[in-house]
Amino acid sequence: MPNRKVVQPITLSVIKTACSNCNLQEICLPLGLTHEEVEKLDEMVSARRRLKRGEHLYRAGEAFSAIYAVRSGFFKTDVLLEDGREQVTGFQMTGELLGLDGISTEIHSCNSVALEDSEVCTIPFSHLEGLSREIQTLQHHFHKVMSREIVRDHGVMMLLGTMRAEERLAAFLLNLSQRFTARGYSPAEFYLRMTREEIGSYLGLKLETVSRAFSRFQEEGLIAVQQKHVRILNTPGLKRLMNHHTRE
Amino acid sequence: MPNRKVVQPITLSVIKTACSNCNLQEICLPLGLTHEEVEKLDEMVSARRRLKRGEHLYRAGEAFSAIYAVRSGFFKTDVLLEDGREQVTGFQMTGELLGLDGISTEIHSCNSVALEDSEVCTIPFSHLEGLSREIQTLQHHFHKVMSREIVRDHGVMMLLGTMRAEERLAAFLLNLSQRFTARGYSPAEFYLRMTREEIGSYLGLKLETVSRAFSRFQEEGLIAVQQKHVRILNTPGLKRLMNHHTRE
DNA sequence: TGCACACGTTGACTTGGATCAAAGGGGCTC
DNA sequence: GAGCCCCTTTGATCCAAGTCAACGTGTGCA
Repeated sequence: MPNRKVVQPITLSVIKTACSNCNLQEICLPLGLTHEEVEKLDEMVSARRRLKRGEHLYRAGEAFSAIYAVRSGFFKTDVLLEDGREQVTGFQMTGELLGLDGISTEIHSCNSVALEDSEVCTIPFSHLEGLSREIQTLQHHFHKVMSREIVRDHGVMMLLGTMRAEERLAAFLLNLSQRFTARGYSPAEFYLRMTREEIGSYLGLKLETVSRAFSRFQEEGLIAVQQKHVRILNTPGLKRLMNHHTRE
Repeated sequence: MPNRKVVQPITLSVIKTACSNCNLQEICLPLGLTHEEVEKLDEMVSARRRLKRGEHLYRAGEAFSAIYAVRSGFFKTDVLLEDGREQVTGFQMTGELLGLDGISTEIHSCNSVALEDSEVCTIPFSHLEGLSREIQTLQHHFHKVMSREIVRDHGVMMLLGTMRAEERLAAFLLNLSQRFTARGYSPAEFYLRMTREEIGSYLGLKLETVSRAFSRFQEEGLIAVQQKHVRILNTPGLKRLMNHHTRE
């Protein structure tokens, strides 16, 4: 599946989104709100937007005005250096928020790209702040989401700063597994939506190194991989690999 | 100066802090607030706390209840892996906030250590959320601060994921310089408050590599270093080193 | 249906930074 | 103000991951 060129202009669906009918309430912004409060959220979440695989949700440098909740699909965010080097800063799945990077300067500081055909809910940020001033639970939950992002980033820094290639990949697979589980999917079997190069960029490795690590895991019976299809065969083994520094 | 053992119990000063008298208003939480609003902040910022060099402000695993603004001094935050590996996740100076990591789970996820004798203002988080619901400017500024932390973390991920040792050190020195400048200090001359090992941990390098990179910069006339004293002699040179990948 | 072409795997070789080791310098502490 | 300990520097060697290259493979479009 090659990256398609954008086939049609960005389609801003006018279909009203309704958090109150959404099956992602338990992992998305409405978490912990009463029924009445969720209905207030409904008014705020202005529209859904569909994106084709390869399409940008936003780009670094664009004005920030809203955050987005992934309704379906899969995204990556990345930052670019002038000389062309790319760092993938995260992969986002259903129920996760995108665009938090734009709040600080009101200009997006990274790119957000759909890795498969996807749909997001647009949440105008000024509305979110307004409603947060009314609904304490929403305010607190939003703060938790931002803080969770900071904690996640620290985890990635730990990974990039101290772990060896195979530890990094093990951590990555376990993290995906755990997030799929939270969404009701199999913890042990899933399709990767990103290329080896994107995984490598996220993990601070070259694609060849990622590929070799996959092969090694397979040889050792930890996983079964075929292209983008991954089956985890030995979760404890992967965990052990992640935490026990072989040297010293 | 060896790390002193804690000589005396934690001293919770009862001296009332007053944002309205503080010369850090322009870079700290009160940014953009009216005089009346800053006085409301005064009531909230409950107390200052003094820390000796080497003392922990909080530790991973402890209950979270407040965030802290650095009033004077210098801090590092770090995360530890079970096997003892450490990653320094940041260095905080005057006017910067500490403790944002604790919001998500209400348990701190990292350690915060004073790298010199320091003083912080304690801001009970529930009070901050309360006042944020009243004062829109404060709410928005707080969101910006959290978002800025996320953007900063992405920058570190880029550094750890794609840069070579000397690029990392150059980026680090330029970042310090810029932050000292924002605080009215010399952009070109400063004392490092952290060891080579701590710099290395932050940059994903070993202390020997950091030391060698310092020596190399000195040979090339980019900086003058003696122990913890650094003078930047050629800022554009450092910037060039940071952005222009030598290979390909 | 078949043919590109992007993606993935594997092998051979190189290299930047880690590791190991040893010696010098500064500033607390006694 | 002497001594010690930690921090830093520098050198020699090693190795994990990067680089370069060539060959499979699957899938989306003509």
